[in-house]
Amino acid sequence: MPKPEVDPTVSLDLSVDRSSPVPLYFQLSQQLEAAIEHGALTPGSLLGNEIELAARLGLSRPTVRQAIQSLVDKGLLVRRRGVGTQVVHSQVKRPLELSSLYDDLEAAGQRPATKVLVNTVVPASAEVAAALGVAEGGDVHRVERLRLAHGEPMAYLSNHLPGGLLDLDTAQLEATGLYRLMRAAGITLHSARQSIGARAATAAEAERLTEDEGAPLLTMQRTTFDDTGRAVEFGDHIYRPSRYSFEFQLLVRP
Amino acid sequence: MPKPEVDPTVSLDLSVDRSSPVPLYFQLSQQLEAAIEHGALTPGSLLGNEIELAARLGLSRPTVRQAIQSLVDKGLLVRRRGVGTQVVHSQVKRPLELSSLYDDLEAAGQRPATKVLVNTVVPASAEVAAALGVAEGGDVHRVERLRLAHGEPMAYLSNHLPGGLLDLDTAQLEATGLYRLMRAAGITLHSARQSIGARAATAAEAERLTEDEGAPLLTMQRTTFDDTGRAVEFGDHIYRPSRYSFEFQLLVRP
DNA sequence: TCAATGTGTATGTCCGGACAATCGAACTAC
DNA sequence: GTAGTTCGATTGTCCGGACATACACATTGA
Repeated sequence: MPKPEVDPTVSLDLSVDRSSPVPLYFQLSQQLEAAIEHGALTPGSLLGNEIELAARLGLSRPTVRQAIQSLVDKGLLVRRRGVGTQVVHSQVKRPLELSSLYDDLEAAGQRPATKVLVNTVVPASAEVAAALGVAEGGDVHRVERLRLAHGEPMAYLSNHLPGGLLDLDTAQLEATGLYRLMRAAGITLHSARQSIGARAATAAEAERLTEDEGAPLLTMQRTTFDDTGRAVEFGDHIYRPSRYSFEFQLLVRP
Repeated sequence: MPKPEVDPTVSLDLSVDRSSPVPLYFQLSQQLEAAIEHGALTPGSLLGNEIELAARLGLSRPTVRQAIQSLVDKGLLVRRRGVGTQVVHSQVKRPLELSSLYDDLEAAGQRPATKVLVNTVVPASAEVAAALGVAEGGDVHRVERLRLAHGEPMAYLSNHLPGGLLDLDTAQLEATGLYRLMRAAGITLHSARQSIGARAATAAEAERLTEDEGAPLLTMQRTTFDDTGRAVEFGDHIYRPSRYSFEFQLLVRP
């Protein structure tokens, strides 16, 4: 065994502001996360025991535990009884999130643009009604958009939303993403059920995406739910696989 | 507003066994989850306030909160201040999990089979070394498998594992899935970073999967980490999209 | 009629303490 | 030397309480 596995306990300067409206455990977890991201806490290093940490910060142990637990849930820390809490060895990227294509592209400096092709209200088809949990034939919004990056077509986005949920302005849809509009309308996104597959492009799809007929396409169907569990969006999207792939992280729930 | 939104409070019989080694909060969360799954707690119904629930069970409020919180994390319950805790409206399927193709197929009654094509130890290529966090040129296991369902090829699975982590027996690999073997060896899987894309089949890939050259394929690359954050597996898989698609649920972290 | 205000209720946050379970290492006995 | 034991350290679980905060609803006022 050539590896001694030292993993020394690291001490760093933490502090909380009791006059802030931000919860104490959240302040602490943010500082710890920043320290990990920043490299002050290196992978494998021990965090020091909770009791001493609580005493050093003038906090109670439950508060410190709550902060640590949130980072464990994110996959940044590992706790082991009798050992301590240590930073995971791997360079974890972003944890899984309900990704917004627009925001993803913007964050990557891809200068996204959107061309709204359809923006109307239609009666719900059987498939859409089932996905959204509304009556078949009832009014639903239908939006079809072409998403471009650097002026090149990247994805064709077809979405259906329950009627009366949201005012969908074409100009706004071209200026930002659908999720951002929904959030701005007071809808709290909560979870989504996704299905990702692949198939060959039809002639119509190929033309829209400037691909050849039969070219491989990446497909994604998604139903998004708000915090009350109601379906708020059903999307059927196709992507050019040369321009886009899905990247995400999964956590195991033991 | 035609919807009255009644959502009556539901009361059901819960009980905990204090002599059991199973934690009290876990007993409670399991019973609540079972009640939701079973239909005793219908979507939208209120759970009754925590204080009264704790008193009814002879538990403290923190314990009850811990049980409820775990179900909120799973996306089964929603809490709102001043309102209460209610069951989400949607019919949530399984929450996201580190899916095992073998187990998925078996659960779906697809009678999976595996044909091991390669099972050796090789020096790590640059790509594999980077993904697994080992030295380039160091020993790594290399496994290539063809996964069949109903006798039809479904996926071609190429995996690399750090050397010395596990004994990989070909017979065992053909009898079960890789993840199950790793778990049986005492490895606790924790998280995985995935990338899903699509591309056209090469001639060699097409032959292995009985597809045509140029046919669309679904691709997945995955690095899996154990509970200490060490990479324990790197996979590069291709699937026949007519036979398989990825289904999973994402939760939003606010 | 409609808006502003109050009030009750439920969850959110935080505290201090107690004991149990588990891990690792030092120690002991053979 | 090796196997088993003990022991300290650390997290896991649970308790009872206190105050803060946000939401829904009723009341009040213009």
